[in-house]
Amino acid sequence: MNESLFQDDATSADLLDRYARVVVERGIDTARSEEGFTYRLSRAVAVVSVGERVLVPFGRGNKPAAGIVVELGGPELLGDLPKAKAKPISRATGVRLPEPLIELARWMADYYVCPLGMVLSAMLPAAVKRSIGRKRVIELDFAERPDPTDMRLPPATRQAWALLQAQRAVLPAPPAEVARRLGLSSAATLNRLVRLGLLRRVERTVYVSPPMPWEGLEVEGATAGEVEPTAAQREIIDALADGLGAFSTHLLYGVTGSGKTEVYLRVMERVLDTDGTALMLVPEIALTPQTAGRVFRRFGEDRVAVLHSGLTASQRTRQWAHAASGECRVVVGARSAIFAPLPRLSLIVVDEEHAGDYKQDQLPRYNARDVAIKRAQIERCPVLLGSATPSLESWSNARAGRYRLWKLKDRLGGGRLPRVEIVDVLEESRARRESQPGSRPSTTRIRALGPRLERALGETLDAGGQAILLLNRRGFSNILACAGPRCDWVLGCDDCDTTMVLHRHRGLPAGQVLRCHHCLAQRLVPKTCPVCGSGLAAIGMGTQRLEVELSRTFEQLREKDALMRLDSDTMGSAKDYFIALSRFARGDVRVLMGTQVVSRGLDFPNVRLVGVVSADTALWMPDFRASERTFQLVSQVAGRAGRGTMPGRVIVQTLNPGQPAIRHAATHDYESFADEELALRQRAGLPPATRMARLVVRDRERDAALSRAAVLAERLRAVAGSQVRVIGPMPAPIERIAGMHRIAIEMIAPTAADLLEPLRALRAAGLVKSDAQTAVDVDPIWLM
DNA sequence: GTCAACGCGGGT
DNA sequence: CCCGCGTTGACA
Repeated sequence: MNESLFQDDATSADLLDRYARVVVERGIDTARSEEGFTYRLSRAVAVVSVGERVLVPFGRGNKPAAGIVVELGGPELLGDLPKAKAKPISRATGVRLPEPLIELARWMADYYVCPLGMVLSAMLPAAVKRSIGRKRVIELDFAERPDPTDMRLPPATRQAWALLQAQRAVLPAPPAEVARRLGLSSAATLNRLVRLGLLRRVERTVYVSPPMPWEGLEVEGATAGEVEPTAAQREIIDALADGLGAFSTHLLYGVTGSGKTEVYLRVMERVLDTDGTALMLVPEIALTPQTAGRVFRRFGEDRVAVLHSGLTASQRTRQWAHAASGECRVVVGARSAIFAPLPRLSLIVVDEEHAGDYKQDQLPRYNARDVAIKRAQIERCPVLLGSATPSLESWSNARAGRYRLWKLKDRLGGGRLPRVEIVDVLEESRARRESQPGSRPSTTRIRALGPRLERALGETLDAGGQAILLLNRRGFSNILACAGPRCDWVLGCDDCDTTMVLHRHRGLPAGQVLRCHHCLAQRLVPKTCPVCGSGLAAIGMGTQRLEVELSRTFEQLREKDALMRLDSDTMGSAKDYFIALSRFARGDVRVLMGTQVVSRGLDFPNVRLVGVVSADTALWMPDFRASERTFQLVSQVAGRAGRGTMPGRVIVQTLNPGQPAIRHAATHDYESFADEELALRQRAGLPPATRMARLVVRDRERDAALSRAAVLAERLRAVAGSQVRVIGPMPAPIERIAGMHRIAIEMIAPTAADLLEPLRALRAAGLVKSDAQTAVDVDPIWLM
């Protein structure tokens, strides 16, 4: 084929008179650019479909920019643009988003007040965009109509041809490999066969990537084997299966260990009996080898793709391509897997639907759980949300009849939910002081474990059991303060309105360092107070300090690996996490301690004790969801105990034993908690009784941020109806992060439509834009 | 997002 | 009168 014949030029391009609307992957958000720009197709780039990722000349200098084709058509796409001004598409990239995702992107751009180009860009993994791990290879195959009869072949070529006829399965393959497998010294004779028209060269895309992170790790849990569903499970499975082919939303509220995953897998099996595909979302950290392994065993590795942050770029490209291929029937993945390019999507499962991980905290600020519901609506399929502690949003939707509610109230196999003991930390220390009148409080070292938890841990270890300890605070100590008698100096971050956290680090030189958890700044630890010169005291208990205390207190834990700390400081990669879990599963690790990650979906039968070192860490937060988060955290971690045949014990240390969140979590009474909390939100006019959007104006200068926020709030009030409350501007709870002042405006309205209307109006007028200076967060989950 | 054109203030 | 820099708006 002579390429120059098909080079793009004005005449050949005009012949086509076909055009494409292309949305470039940029933060362009003006009224005119909303639906992209019109480019013309040329003979060189004639076969494009909607969803295709293309390169187009863009801006001054016609620099190549990537974009997605969102519409195809004739000259009507030009609008009032003269034909000559429509530039040609440079080339297709070979990556395509399925059409339903284009519709989804349009909805997201509108709902989350975000440029369409940004949404489309977020739908494609960076690795896919950069084609990492994707290779084009030339292979040999039999020609369409090989006809050797009237040809006189040289003896060597004839022999090669005969060998190929005898081993037809060798093709298609790269020339060098064919030569090797036929025992030929070189590919020269094969090339001759190509020239004679007996073989042809075909180009194929292949994906090369290293082994997946869980390969070679054996992790078996209590529910690894295949089991017959119970009657309760069966009812849900059948109802979901009957509803395939139409949109519906289901909430599965099932206590920890009640067999929610088995329900998901069974419904997915039913999907695979049709020719459909299924998507299962799990929070990032819950995507363990256990979870993945269970899906692989059920459906076979060839039919499953896994997408999460622990993959290398090339693995991700490969998994994404597999998802798009049609061979793959099931995708399991974290938040962004909601954009998996599965064809014929027939079911979406969102496990642990309450998890905050589903909310993206960068543009576009979407919640994958809510996007899942929208995608299901577009794809006309059921969506199943599951949790032992549903978000109040989903619970109230189910209560109102908008979702179908299913309950699994019992643990599988007659297992009992563990007994939860609440320990009042103040009461306990008072009692101890009274029993030891000689000890002075000032010399008492800060202790993480009270007598009851410490004794229980000792007993568990002596009895050969395993334990999980939760402390939701990283580092050694979160406050470094002056120990002087009349000084209240506390070490804060220079660029943020927070304290810096003391960390111990190994490596060289080993020692301590201060870190800001918001801007990631680091600094050396001062020896004395810069104000009064007194010594300094580390106040507060973090996971590192707990680790030290545990190995001091328990001799058994001083053995290598007996104590494992799991938090984002010890988990460099997904593989580290998987290794940690597999050691815990094998029993080498006796005590697993750490932050939230230890509360998630872990299923190990020998865990007989769960300890919550402090249930109060989330309660202090200036956030109306503080109570809900506390309930979820305590319930979820409590659910890790007693999953085998041995009964489990849970000890929760708290300063607020009367808190409803803690009380109800201790009695495993989600429904009472949810209904009480819902009533409170109703009275306060807070979500989910209402809907919220939050705008945060950022600027290096405090005054600039304040005045821009004031203007924005005023404009919002001017266009918003009376049913919309506009609150603020007010400084964000952490006003300064990384040197940027942050001024917030909150909007509260009865419905999402009420909320979006004023935002749409200002956006169309170019007065609101979600960018680096202003964050628009619809349905925020964090108010920091 | 990126780039160039534009407009303004201060220096030449 | 020119230069530099911050602002503005187009981008097919």
